[in-house]
Amino acid sequence: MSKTDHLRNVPIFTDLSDSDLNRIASKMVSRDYEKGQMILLEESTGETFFIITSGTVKVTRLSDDGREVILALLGESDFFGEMSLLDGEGRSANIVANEDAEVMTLSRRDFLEYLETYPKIAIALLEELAVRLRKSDQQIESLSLSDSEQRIGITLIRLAEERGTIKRGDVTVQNLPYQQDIANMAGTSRETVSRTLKLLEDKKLVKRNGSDITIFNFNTFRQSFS
Amino acid sequence: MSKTDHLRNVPIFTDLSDSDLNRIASKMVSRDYEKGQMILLEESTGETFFIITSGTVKVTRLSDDGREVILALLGESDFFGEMSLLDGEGRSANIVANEDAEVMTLSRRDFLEYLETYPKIAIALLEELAVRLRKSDQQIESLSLSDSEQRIGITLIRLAEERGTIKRGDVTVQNLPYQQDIANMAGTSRETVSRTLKLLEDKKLVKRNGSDITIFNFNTFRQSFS
DNA sequence: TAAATATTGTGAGATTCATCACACACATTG
DNA sequence: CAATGTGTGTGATGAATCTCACAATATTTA
Repeated sequence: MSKTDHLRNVPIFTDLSDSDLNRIASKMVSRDYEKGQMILLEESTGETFFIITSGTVKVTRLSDDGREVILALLGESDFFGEMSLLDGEGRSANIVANEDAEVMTLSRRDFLEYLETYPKIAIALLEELAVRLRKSDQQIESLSLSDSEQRIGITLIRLAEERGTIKRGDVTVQNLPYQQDIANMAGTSRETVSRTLKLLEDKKLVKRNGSDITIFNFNTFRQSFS
Repeated sequence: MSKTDHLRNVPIFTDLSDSDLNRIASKMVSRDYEKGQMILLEESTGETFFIITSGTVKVTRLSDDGREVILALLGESDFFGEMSLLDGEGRSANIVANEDAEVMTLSRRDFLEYLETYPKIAIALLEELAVRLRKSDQQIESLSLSDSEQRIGITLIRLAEERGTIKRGDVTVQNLPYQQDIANMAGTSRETVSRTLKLLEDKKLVKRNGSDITIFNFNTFRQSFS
């Protein structure tokens, strides 16, 4: 797949013509990261915009004592790094390759130039940030009001919506993240995730199969957890 | 203060010329709300962009059993309503007048038109959303990792940064919100807020005076809570 | 000013969940 | 295959904090 083809799949670039996409693609540089490798470190100043072309990355914040919060898991055609380009603040999160990943990068200068040149990019980016803000607000609500079972259920829903496959109302997520990562997404402990997954299985709401999980009656499931 | 003067203070309009501001101001309509009145209801579709010209409003999400999460307190020159205009989703939060408030409104059509016409508005709005997203991420972290004392401390810091007055390193916030509201901002219970404020006072970190609170040595305080 | 209402303070018990400590399962490697 | 590593399951315990109940202030209203 060419650089241009990758760009076409990125929501903020979809409205552009092929020649515009080509021009932008020519400015982008590819980089590879191995699983576990740090892509962006908290506190460094952001000078680069990234688009994922393959693999997945996780966006995290770390406490001084090493505990981790996972803010998002990003995959192909997702992008990151725009925040500190926009508001000039230092980075507020770490980005780590969750599995081997390939990205395309754009420099701060080029990114900001395109924003000014193509209002459509700016508007599409606004939409994307609005969506993310909405998700953040939901997460704040669930962290504030829900117990651990609810929060884990909601985390499963997020995962299912992002990478699940539907089959007759049931949704299967293959390759569920490790329980520790689910815990860091749900704001709870690894042990509680273990116990809760078992509980959900006992209630016949989900079925596990190795590292896959099937959520039965996804719509009902979603309703009962939000 | 004229409509145009109000607009000048709004971050996303600051780069515009007086004549542009006047043009926009002419399209805006004023509305008044009494304390406690609902301005926007969750689930309704957003058709309006709002700028606060006086008073304060709170942005909340409610659970079915009536518990409330306060996502933000907004005051003069802050704006809201842009989210559902941007991504077309229904509203995800309620907005209530926290005290008598006056706002200026802009229709969806005009708002989107200005976004396209003035790229500077779009870019300034991007900056603002980036700042909000950053705050949300911080709050997710603190809800996930911190105990109630920390979260309440962080909530005081947010309040101090938004409406405090500095005096020799100490910051005073007048008219602290009710403990119930602080609890809803910090994701804890009203009783815990009561006990924790007393604790912070015992530790000589803050001093309360009626509904005012002074945080001693604000920079130190901030560091020890984040 | 008294009464009514709203907000805050505080003790005690109930509850959720994090933590610790291991056992178990499974895969990988020498 | 033994041995080691990595992820998961599970009981026991304790700490944090929610909840309930009511007392004590503060503020508003009649």
